[in-house]
Amino acid sequence: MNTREKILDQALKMFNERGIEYVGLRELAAELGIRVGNITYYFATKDDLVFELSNELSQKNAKAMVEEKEITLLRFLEMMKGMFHNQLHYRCLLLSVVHVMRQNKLVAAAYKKTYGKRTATIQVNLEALHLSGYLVFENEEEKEYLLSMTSMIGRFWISEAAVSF
Amino acid sequence: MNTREKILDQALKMFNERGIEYVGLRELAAELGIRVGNITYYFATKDDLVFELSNELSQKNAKAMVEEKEITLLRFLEMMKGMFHNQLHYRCLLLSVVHVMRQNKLVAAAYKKTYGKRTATIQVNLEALHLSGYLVFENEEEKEYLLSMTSMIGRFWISEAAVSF
DNA sequence: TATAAATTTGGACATTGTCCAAATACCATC
DNA sequence: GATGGTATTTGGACAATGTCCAAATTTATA
Repeated sequence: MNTREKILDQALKMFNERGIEYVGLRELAAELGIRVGNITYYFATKDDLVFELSNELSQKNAKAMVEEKEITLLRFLEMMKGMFHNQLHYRCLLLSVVHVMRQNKLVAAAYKKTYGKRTATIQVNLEALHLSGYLVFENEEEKEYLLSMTSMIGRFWISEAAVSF
Repeated sequence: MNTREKILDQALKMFNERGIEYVGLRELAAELGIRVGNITYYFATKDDLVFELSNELSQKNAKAMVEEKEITLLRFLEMMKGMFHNQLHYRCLLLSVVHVMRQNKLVAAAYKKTYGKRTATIQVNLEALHLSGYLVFENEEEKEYLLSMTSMIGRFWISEAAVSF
């Protein structure tokens, strides 16, 4: 594992434990036994470091959630489970969604794009589930509702847990 | 309006616009035409300032949401609307719920207490609505579900909007 | 081995929240 | 109106933060 990977690894670990905003670069460097300037050699700014982590999450989620024409409810739930697992692994990002997206323009732009794609994928799968009889909707509204609920819960279940427990 | 009130007023305004973490005390002081030390005279730490704002929100919410034995659906929704209105007015707090609660032990403790009371109040009102026939539940689970959904949406609807739009 | 490139260091910089002694403003009492 | 005590405000110091860069060191290449 090279220095760059070591930094990403340790950063994720510490960010998850104590929150992105509360982990200083000097602390991170100290934990790695290197100097601060060495981190900025690989990541010019802290935002760039966070951006890279958010990219990792996006990639993993893209792998977890794919469009399938012939899908079962079990398969769909397994996909969702895969995404939840990824989110837990990168929970520092989701615990500060709003904060990160307000500060980090890079992440905000990428998130918007990725999120649109992800929602579309979920929608396709929900429709497939509908067609194959796994899901029964009374009307179009109910489908819309399920979709928006799914994405809201998908985004904030970790925050809800962090605040509640 | 005395200095203390002026500080709270301007702080809320700037926090709402740009986020609690991104408004510096020097900036806030400059906007008010006073020095930083003057702010720390009234609020020893920035956390204390945020804590005071969170208290204001709690108080207003307590006024908005009260227990009523004979309640109509309209009245219940008006209460919820009142709470949503307050949350919008103090949106800086809700946009950083997790962040604030992790950093600010005072707010975290107060929130836990207030939140428990609020949930209980909503529960009582939901039960009253149930008894008077306004709400029909198939079983106890459905009621639990409505309650937890209500509180999750109540907490994160602003964040969801901020991230989505 | 000599040279170029990649990596790492150590320290400077402006900015942040916090803190405090001194200066000023305010107000009741004589 | 003058005096003394309290409340408020100032101005500057402090440590910690993210960012930046020239110089030193290591690594790879010819």
